[in-house]
This record gives sequence, structure tokens and C-alpha cells, in this order.
Amino acid sequence: MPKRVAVEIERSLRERLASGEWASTGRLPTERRLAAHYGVARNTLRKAIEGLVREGKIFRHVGRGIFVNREPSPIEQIFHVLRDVSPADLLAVRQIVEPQAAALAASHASRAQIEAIAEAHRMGCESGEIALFEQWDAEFHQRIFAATRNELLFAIHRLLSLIRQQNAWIDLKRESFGEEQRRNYCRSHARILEALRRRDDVAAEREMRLHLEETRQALFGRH
Amino acid sequence: MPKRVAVEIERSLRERLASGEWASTGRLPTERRLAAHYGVARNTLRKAIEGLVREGKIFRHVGRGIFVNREPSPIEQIFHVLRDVSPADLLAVRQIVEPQAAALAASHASRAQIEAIAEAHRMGCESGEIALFEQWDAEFHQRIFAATRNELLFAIHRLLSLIRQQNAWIDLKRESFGEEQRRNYCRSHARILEALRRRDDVAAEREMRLHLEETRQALFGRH
Amino acid sequence: MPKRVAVEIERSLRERLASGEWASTGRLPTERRLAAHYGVARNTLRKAIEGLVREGKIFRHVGRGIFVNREPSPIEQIFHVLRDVSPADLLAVRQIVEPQAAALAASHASRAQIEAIAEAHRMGCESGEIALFEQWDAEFHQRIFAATRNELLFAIHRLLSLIRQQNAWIDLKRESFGEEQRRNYCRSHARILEALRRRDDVAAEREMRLHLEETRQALFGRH
Amino acid sequence: MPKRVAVEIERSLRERLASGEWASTGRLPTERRLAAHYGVARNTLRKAIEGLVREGKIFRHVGRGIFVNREPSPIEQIFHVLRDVSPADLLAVRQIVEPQAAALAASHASRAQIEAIAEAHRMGCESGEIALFEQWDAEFHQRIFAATRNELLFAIHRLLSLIRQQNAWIDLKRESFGEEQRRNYCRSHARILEALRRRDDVAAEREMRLHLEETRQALFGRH
DNA sequence: GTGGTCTAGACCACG
DNA sequence: GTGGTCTAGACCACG
Repeated sequence: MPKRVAVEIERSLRERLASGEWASTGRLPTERRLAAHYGVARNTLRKAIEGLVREGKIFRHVGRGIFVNREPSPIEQIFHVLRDVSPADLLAVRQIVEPQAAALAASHASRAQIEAIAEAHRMGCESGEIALFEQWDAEFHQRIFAATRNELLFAIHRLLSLIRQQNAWIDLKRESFGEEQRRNYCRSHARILEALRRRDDVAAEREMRLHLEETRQALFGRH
Repeated sequence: MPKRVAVEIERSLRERLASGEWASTGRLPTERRLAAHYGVARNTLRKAIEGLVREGKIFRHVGRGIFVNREPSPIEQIFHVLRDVSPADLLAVRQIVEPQAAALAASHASRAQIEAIAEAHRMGCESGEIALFEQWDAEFHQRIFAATRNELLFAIHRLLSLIRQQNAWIDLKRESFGEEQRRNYCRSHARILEALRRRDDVAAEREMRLHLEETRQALFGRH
Repeated sequence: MPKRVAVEIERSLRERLASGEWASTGRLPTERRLAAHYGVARNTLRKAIEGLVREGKIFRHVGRGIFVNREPSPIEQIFHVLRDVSPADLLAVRQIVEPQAAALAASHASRAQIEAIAEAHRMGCESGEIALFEQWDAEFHQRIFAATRNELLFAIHRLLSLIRQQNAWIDLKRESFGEEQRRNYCRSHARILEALRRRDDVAAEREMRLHLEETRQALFGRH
Repeated sequence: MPKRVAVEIERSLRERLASGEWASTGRLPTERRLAAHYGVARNTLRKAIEGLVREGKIFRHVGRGIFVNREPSPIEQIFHVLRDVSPADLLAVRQIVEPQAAALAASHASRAQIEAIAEAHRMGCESGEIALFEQWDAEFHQRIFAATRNELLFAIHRLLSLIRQQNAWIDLKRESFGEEQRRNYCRSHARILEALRRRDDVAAEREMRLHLEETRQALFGRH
């Protein structure tokens, strides 16, 4: 391989890295050893390494050596994205998922699950403080997802709830949440519940969609 | 109340643990240091620790020390659930999310993004091997989610893809994926792409829904 | 400058490039001459150049030399972006700009300009073919911008029109534009015109906003 | 019809010109080659060309050849208008666009984008020199537009910035920009940023509107 | 003759 | 002893 030696070595290093050859110690041999191993000058070896460094697959410490950069697990990567999501994106996803969850709940919920949803509705409407109302509001939506009997859908909803918890600002505007708006929410919940009781999936979907539209306007006005 | 000393220390350790005092290093001081700190014998200190060990909040390695058992983050817990989700649940979620993602892509994609989707379509149809086809198939769907310009939606799709990768059996039936079915998929993709090009969100949503219905039948037959 | 010689040279080259020293011929001296000029080895000189190449400020041709890469003018850059804009982004901008343009027109238009707007309205409502209707529709909006007497605002509207022309797909869905929807548009135009005639800027803004909301729903449905 | 030969050739050249046959190189063949191509004398060929030269579609350089006179694109024409826009028109457009951009940013910005805006604010307030302050001021507004995630809106803002750069006199009065006014700007920026952090779109829009009103008074006094 | 690649050595700051 | 930088030379493919 006289041509493009550095490229060949880079490919080789990439493979050895992926194979986990250096995973146990977390470090690569020194530049000098690697150069000797491949029978090239140190400069060439360094060129071969450059790309891996730029991609963050390895990193170098002067005087210490070259280290493998443990890749963040896919879940860590996703988690990182989730922490930085905009309110608009979050609401858009809710508008996609929640109406259809309501429809699924209408056809899959047990009687007990519907009663649990009804309880969350009643507690929310009766609660005096805003904080308590919000808690029961969250519970209302959560129980609808539980009633879909789709564990994945339920997990996704828990994920969305988590984002809302970690980004307090998302619901911040609700602090200016008036008594009137609260009564509106209560009425919307009542209509969703009504549809679920009737096992009317079309109506459940529609009412949930309208409720989220109402939420959107409370949060973003006319945008 | 000399006998209650251990209980007091346990309470103290519990608080310090919860406060995150040892979260950074992930380890507690040695038993000897802790005993000295509280001014008690090592035996007493060990009694105070026992409960925490039983609850799994800390664990001991002989000769190494006492370590904090970092609780799995809520997201890790959620992810744990995701690991054994049923194929039916997964498909149901896809049927909820993907058609609406296609609709969003129709209105939010840049021209370049639509061309990227077209490329994935073309490569998929042209690829000879099944493995290659599946790769471009996944890419096709992924690029549609990217074109929605909703980072959260995109992250959720990556999550679903991850589940499919880690539960290879979910798509098991696809191994019996015939040439005819592949041509059908190709045609479906073409229709979705066509709708995206026309920026027709209603058609994009419909074609994606039909495509997933086709997938459902390939996986589960007609029920 | 014994330390980081390459960095120093890069800085120098960057300055000379920006000063236009090589703009007339469009090419730099050879690597060998540059290295001699700075009194360094060719390798070092190459390292100094690398960054400029990556940024696209210069490019190299084997056997020919190093060339200056003429930077696209800001207007070319903007134009490039405009060609790749999504329908959603375009509509959002219209929703920002047009209602306020209508309000400005209400207070700044001459009587003749309002009559010109009225003419576009009348011609649109009367026109039999869709193509003709669309032309007069565009004219209606354009004349409102002209009536704001703000040349910049008018220019921006022409820019938006240009984008729509160059991206035929943006209005493609209007081909499925029914007779009923057309009558709705006609009624909306009438209400906007009415407000302009009354010199009621608040009403003009509101009616234009409602009209664009109507357009949004025609294009994107419920997204 | 031998006399009409020139007319025929002119028609042919016109077509070939419109077809873009010579658009890539920007130049036509030499007169001699064209004459040979059409099988006519150079005199006839020159006659055929005359009209095109008079219309400015092509132009001749003695000793160099015949060149296509690329017509300015519609966007270049629009840009030409923009070059001498009045300060009042520019400010009016900013007053239309920027408050709504701020509102959009409140709902669409990622956390990282809001931090970038905060950085521009902080750097502006801390900077000693006026020139530096103005640079960070521009950056503050630019980053808000970036945070809207609307590429068209961002491009329009870049266009407005370009106009301001090329018409330095538009902001001329700012040279008499006192320390007090600067502190006011800083406070306004702080209030806008505060609203963005709270994700309060209504407040963000209002604070931006007040800030631009403040700018208007600094430029034009109270009229 | 040009840029692209490589060699075999050297000294440096840092750990 | 490690990675970071640099030298002075060489041969290559390509124009």
C-alpha cells in the first residue's frame, strides 16, 4: 500500500477501534509505537489519527497518551436532545399523539380505567389551588395514556411529561392562568371524558384535539 | 438513648446521600473514617449502613470501599420499559406518529430535504440485497422525520428505531420478505415522495397511513 | 515567532487574502515560494493553508496552483436561501407582514390606490378561470403593499412573490381549489377592502389576518 | 429574399441567446466564426448583431470578442431598490417584523439559542467602546431572528442588516449616542431577554415593540 | 512545475 | 515519556 498510506492506516485504526481492541484499557498505544507498528513516520501516523480526533472518537493528552472516547449511548444522545427542546416542538408532538391516544383509550380502556380518568377530572375541577389543579390535570392526561393499553405510547407520554418537568418554563405562562381559562379546561376535560364513557373514539379524538388547540392558544396566542 | 445512635447515624447518612454529597465521586469515605467522623465504633457504623445496603442505595466492595448506587434516571427507567415492547404496540405507535410526520414534512421540508428523501427512495429501489434495501428503507423514514423540522419528533423516531434495532425479532417476519412485497414498498414510497414534492400534506398523510397498513399486513396478516 | 509558526503564517495569509493582495490575478504564489517567503518548510506552510482551504476561502489544483475563491456576495447568499424555503416558513412570514401592511395601507393609501385595489378585487371575483383568479388575487395583495407607500415593504412583498413563482409547488394545492373556497376568498377580500375604504386600520389588520388563516387552512389543513 | 438574410440570422441569434446556449461561458463565438457558421460575409453578420447590441443584450470588446450581457435577476433588481430606502421606511419595517420575531423566538427557541441571545446581551452591556456595543447589539437582534427557526424570516433580517450596513447614514444619529441612551438600550434588551427566558411571547413582543419605539425616538425625535 | 504525500529526524511543553 | 510542532528533503500523479 504505497499510495495514501495514511488513509489505509486510518481505516485500519477505525476498524480496530470499533472492534473494541482498546476498550478495556481505554487507551491506544503511543504514536511512536503505532508508527513503528505500521512502519511509517510519526507524521504519517498523526495524519491518519487526525480524522478520528476531529470526529471525537479518540482524544489526545500531551504527555499522557491517546484515549478512546466512550461514545454516549443512543439513549444519552436522545436525552441530550430532549433537554433542549422548544415549547413549540413539544406542543406539536402533543397535538400529534394525544388525540389519537384518546381515540385508542375510548376503545381499549377498562371500566376501572375510565373511572380513574373521571376521578382525575373531578379532583382537578374541585381543587382550589392552581398547583393542585395542574397536578390533577397532568394525572388526567396520564391516565388516558394508561388506558390505551399501549405500553410504548404510555412510555412516550412519560417522556413528554419528563421534559415538561425539566423545563419549568414550558408551563410558566400558566401561572397567569386565570380562573376563566381553568373553567374552560375543566369543560374540555368533561367533554373528553364524556366521549370516552360513550366509547366514541371519533369524538374523543376531536375533543382532545380541540383541548390542545385551546392549550396552544393559551401558551402562544395567535402564533 | 445510646442504642439509637446507629439509627441517628443512618438518618444522617440517608440525608447526606440524598443531598448528593457523594454523587460527584460516586463513593463514600471508608468505614473507618465515617466511624471516626461520628465518633462511634466501626461496628455501630456498620449497623447504621446495613439498611442502606439492603435498600440498594449503596453497595460495598471488599477492599475497595463503599459506593453510591446511582439511581437510574427517569429516562433510563422509561428506556428499560421500551426494551420489551410488543411488536403490536410498536406498530400502533408508528401508525399514530408517521402519517402526521409525513404531513408536517410536506409543509416544513426544504427543497434539499425533499431531495434527500428522494435519494433514499431511489437507492432503496435500486439496491439488490435485502439488507441494503432495509437500510435505505429506514433512511427514507428517518429523513421524513428530519424534514418535519421538529427536533422532538425526530428524537422520538430515533427512539423507535433504536427499539427496533435492539429487538430484531420485531421485524422478524421481514426476513420472509419477498421480491413482490419489496416492489410494493417501493411503489408506496414513490407515492409518499410524490405527495411531499407536491407539498400536499393530506395526500402525504394518507399515503403514509396506507404504507403502514401494508407493513402491518406483512407482519401480522389480516387481523 | 518560534512557537506555532504555522498559526502565525495562517493569520498573515488570512490578512493578505482579505486585503485583496491576490484578488487581481486570483491566484496565490506556489507553496514553495510561500514557504521560502516565510522561511519555513513546505509542510509547515501547508499546515498554515489547511484552514483556509477547509473554509473554502482558497482552493488548490494539483499541478496548477492555489486560487482565491471569490466569496459569493451577501445578496447571492440570501438568494440561495430563498430558493430553498419551506411553504410553512413562507406562510408564517406572510402572516407577520401582510396584516400590518393592510393596516398601513388603511392610513397611507391614496383614493386612487384604494380604487386600484378595488379593481383587482372585482376582476378576481368575476374571473371565470382559476388561473385568472389567481393572477388578480396576487394583484390584490400586491396593490395593498403598494398602498402602504413604504418602498421597502413593497420590495419585500415582491421578494415573497418571487419565491412563490420560483417554487411552483407552494401554490400547487390551490389547483384543488374548489369553487366554494374561491367564494370564501372573494368574501374575505371584500371585507379587507371595506376596511380600507373606511380607513379602519384595526379592521384591515384583523380581516387580513383572518384571510391568511383561511389560506393556511386551505394549504396545511389543521397543522 | 437575400436582403432579409441578416434579419433571419438576427432571429436565430436571438433564439440561441434566449436558450442560454452561451450562458455558461458568457461569450459568443468570434464574428468570423459566426459568419462562417451562417455562410455569410462578416458585414452581414455584423448587421444581424447590431440590433442585439443596441438593446444591450450583448456587447462587444474590440480585440476580445462578443459577450452576453447577463440580465440582472429579479432579485438583483429588487436589491437595487433597497439600496436607497429611507430611514423611516426601514424603521417601519423593523417595527412590523421584529416584535413578532421576538414572539416567535419565545416559543420556538431552543435553550441553547436563548443562551446565545443572553451572551450577546451581556457582551453588549459590558463592552466599553460604542463600536463594540453596536456590534453586539446587532448580534442580539440577529440571534433572536435565528431563534425563530424560520429561515425566510432570518434571511429577511439579514437583508435589512445589509441595507443598514450599506447605508451607514441610516443610523447616523447613533454616533451622537450617549452613555445614558446606551444604558436604556441595555435595560430594554434585558427585558426582552427576560420575556424570552419565561417563554412569554406576549411580553417578548411588547418589550421589542417598546425597544424599537425607543430607537425611533433616538433617530427621529418625537414625531 | 504544481500540489499531495511521505520520511527520518529534532526540539518543545507538559505530565 | 508523551503528544505537538517543525525541518529538509524526497518521490508521486497530474497539468
